[in-house]
Amino acid sequence: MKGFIEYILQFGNLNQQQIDLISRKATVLELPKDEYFSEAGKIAQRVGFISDGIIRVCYYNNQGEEITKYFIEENNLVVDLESFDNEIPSSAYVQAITDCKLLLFSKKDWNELLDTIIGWDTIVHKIISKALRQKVERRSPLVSEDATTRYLKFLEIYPNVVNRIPLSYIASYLGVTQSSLSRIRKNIS
Amino acid sequence: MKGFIEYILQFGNLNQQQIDLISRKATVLELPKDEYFSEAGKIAQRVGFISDGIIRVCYYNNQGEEITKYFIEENNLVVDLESFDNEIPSSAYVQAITDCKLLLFSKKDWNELLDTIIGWDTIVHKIISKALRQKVERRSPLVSEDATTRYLKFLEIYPNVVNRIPLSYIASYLGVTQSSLSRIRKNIS
DNA sequence: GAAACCATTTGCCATTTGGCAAAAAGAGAT
DNA sequence: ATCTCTTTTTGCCAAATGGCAAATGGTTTC
Repeated sequence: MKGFIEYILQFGNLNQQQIDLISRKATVLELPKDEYFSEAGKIAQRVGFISDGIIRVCYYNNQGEEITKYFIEENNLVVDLESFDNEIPSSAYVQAITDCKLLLFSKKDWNELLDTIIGWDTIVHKIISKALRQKVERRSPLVSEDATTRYLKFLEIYPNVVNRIPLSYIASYLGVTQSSLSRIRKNIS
Repeated sequence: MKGFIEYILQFGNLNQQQIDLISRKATVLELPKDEYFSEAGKIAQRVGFISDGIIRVCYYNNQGEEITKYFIEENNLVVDLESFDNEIPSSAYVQAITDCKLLLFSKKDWNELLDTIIGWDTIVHKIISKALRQKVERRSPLVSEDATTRYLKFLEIYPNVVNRIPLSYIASYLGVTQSSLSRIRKNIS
């Protein structure tokens, strides 16, 4: 909970009463490795804050290949925005790829907080807009680089992820095959 | 101006008085082909709405190659968000790639409207968050596809752009060389 | 129309990456 | 330690893409 409070206070000020109000709505969710936080086809109903573990967002492309769109590390919000906001079925799976500990907010509670706490909506907007910008900034440059450069960029962006998850997830994030990535890794060292 | 009003009313309601207030702050900018709307190294000071023409956002990567990050077509907002919001120098060039007609808002006026018009901030947040989501959704899938598929996706996403701009911009958007793209195009037809 | 200036296509070959299958290396469970 | 299951590395060859330079095609200017 402490990490979450610190996180939100980076984006704006809240008094102790407001913080308590928010805290009281949070529940703890332990999500074991490989389980889903939300699934394609379903309407996202909750917002999470990862206090421990790594989550990925992935989908299946037209060839049936599983593509990892991005990773989300500790101390970040996780929510399938498009689905959550517009109440439409999601097109992606949000999956724990290590054992995870989350703070959880139901959609009802989340909206209640938005209506109740003055300034909370601004904070949420800032958080979400920063997260979206970050996704663009991280994924976009991969398009124009060769596989080795892409892997190096991955290492820069997610320095704490590489040793905790299977190589195949990284390969699908970078758009290379697992064997190519394995060779790339050999060449680098 | 009519297009702009229609555009913003998609995201929320405003009364005539509010619409007038917004309209009065807009000025018209004609941006000839190849000129910049905002530049890398400078702090973005304005928000535009493209009523006619195509703009691209591009930057130079470590190898000095010019990379097109995305295109923005008619009836969309154009603003270098990161720079505009945080008042930091931009890392990208925003360039007209056809002759453009824009509605222009200065930062001062834009902020004044945000403070004055109730509900305008919510509309702006919705617009921006949708635009950011769209950027992620459009660019992200390119990473994991081969060059031909990427070009086909480009055609789907920007059906009205392909014949109005140089091939080299499309190539740099897709992360392929211009000659490869030329060959791909031949193979498709 | 000729000249000059672009953008686009093509040829040739080198390099990168993919596809597939087998081998090797790790990680539990008993 | 052994067996089993999963992940990672390798080998082999085919396919895709890049790099470079020349040729072609299109526009504008005079």
